[in-house]
Amino acid sequence: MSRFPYCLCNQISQRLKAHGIVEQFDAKVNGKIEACLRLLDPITTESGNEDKKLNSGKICQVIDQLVELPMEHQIYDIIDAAGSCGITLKEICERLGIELKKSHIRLVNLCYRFGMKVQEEQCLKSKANRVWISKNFNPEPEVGLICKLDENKTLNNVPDSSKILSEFETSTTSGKLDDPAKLEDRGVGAELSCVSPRNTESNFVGTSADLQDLVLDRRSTVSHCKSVSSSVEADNAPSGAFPSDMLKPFSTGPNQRYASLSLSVDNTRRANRILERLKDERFILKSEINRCLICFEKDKSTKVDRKTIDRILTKLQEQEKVKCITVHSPVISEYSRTKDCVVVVHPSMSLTPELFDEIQDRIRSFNCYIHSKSASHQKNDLLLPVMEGIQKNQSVIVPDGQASKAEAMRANGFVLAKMICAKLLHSFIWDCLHRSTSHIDVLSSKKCAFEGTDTPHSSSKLFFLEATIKEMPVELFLKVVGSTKNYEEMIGKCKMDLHLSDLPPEEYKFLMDAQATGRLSLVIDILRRLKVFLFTVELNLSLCFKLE
DNA sequence: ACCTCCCACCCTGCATAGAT
DNA sequence: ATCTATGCAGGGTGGGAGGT
Repeated sequence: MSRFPYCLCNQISQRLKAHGIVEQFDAKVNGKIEACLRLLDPITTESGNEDKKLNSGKICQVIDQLVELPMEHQIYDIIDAAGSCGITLKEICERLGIELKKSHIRLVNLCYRFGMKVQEEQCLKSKANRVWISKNFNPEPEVGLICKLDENKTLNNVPDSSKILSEFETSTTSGKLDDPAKLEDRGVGAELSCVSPRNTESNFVGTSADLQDLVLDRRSTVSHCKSVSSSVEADNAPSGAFPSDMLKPFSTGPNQRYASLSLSVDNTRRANRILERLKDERFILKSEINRCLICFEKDKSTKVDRKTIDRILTKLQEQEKVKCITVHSPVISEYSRTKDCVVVVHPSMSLTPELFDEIQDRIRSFNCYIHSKSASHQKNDLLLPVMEGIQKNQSVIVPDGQASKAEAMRANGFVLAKMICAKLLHSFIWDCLHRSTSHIDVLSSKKCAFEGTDTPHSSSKLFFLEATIKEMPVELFLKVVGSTKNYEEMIGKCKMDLHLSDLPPEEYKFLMDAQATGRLSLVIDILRRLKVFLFTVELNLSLCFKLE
């Protein structure tokens, strides 16, 4: 038998005292002073003028007070008193002084026997089940939208309490709520046996078709996982020409029991926002999602974590509502390196080179926006005019304190005009790939995947950028990238018709320092934006470009 | 009681832009 | 060249909840 809760005992005694049925007094019990209760005679406390009827009513009232209300009635009263706000199971347990863990089965059984509405909600770091009695329930529209379940599993529409119980039978695992045999007799046990316990959060009827089955049952989750991974390989995997990898679906790990867990209400709402945005835009950067959700939830005391977003995206991928791809982007300051960016696209979106180009432009402008924004915070400048569509380019030559260096570079032949540099570099690479010398064949490693097809890229050639740059003549390097090294020495190398690959490693490192790498990256980025290059990753994920 | 998972928070390292 | 501010990503941590 369970321990009678002290809190509940206190409540009852207070009630009895308030009604003048008992009084509290101190008595010596086993040598210790203890608070005791003394029963007052209800009849003798009343005036002798009262008629029998009144006395009879009072007696009934007293009996009502003396007879302890069933716990379930008290719970019902508490939920009823909570009105339209509802109350969490945790709060109920706190009020009654009972343990949530031990009473959970009893509570959920009760809620569904009385046809109450239960909704899971995120409370700080933990989840909580909030309950309403049906007449007080007024669902939040958005939540209603995103939590629709199969009609057959929608508790609101199922007056048959046996069915309701049968759903909870699965959630409580112990099967103590009702006789399982009865469920089998009614033929609902098999149907509902696959219902995830977390499905109980979603007993609302909504209208959104998009997220109808966001909450999955165990079987469907597993099957979706399989189908996602296979479709990724077969249908959605980008051809070698695309610089992307599909994000692998979330691994459920060794413990499958959590595989079926659905998203919480908060996360479902976040998923809804992502899907809404994806409707309007062809793709979204993961970083954008992060900022967007934080912006939406700025009223909340907590900020959505990136890993939470990862989980949401994984879930959406499992349900084939989105497709996550990793796009490798050239690092603006270092042409031979890439930075990965996860991009969310609609599953129906075909991954064309144009789309990747668009994504890379977005990544670039997003990074520009982020950093210019952070930089603007440092400045105290207030209202500056905004030039829409105009982006400030990196300055290659720092005028202050480096005039002499800039002069040295110009003396070595450095061309200030970026477009001229871009044209020079493009011409060089074009010549490289179309010459038939043996060392060039190594650069033009193989014909690109599009060759021979009827796509507009049929003349594309794949090449290793870093290797191609190393074949650059020193003279061209001095024009396009520039160097502050001694003019006479550089002229000597030019006259010898040396290439960068001919230089000793130390000298190459000196020429291709951080600044030079940045300047070269800038020129390469211009060519990429002009669609002259198509950035790609191929051949053991080496950094490659396609020359159009 | 223990384990696992979810979640938010924190720390660290890196990249970038602007100021000095 | 160095410093500062900002943002992002990866990894670690601890609290809470649910399952065994």
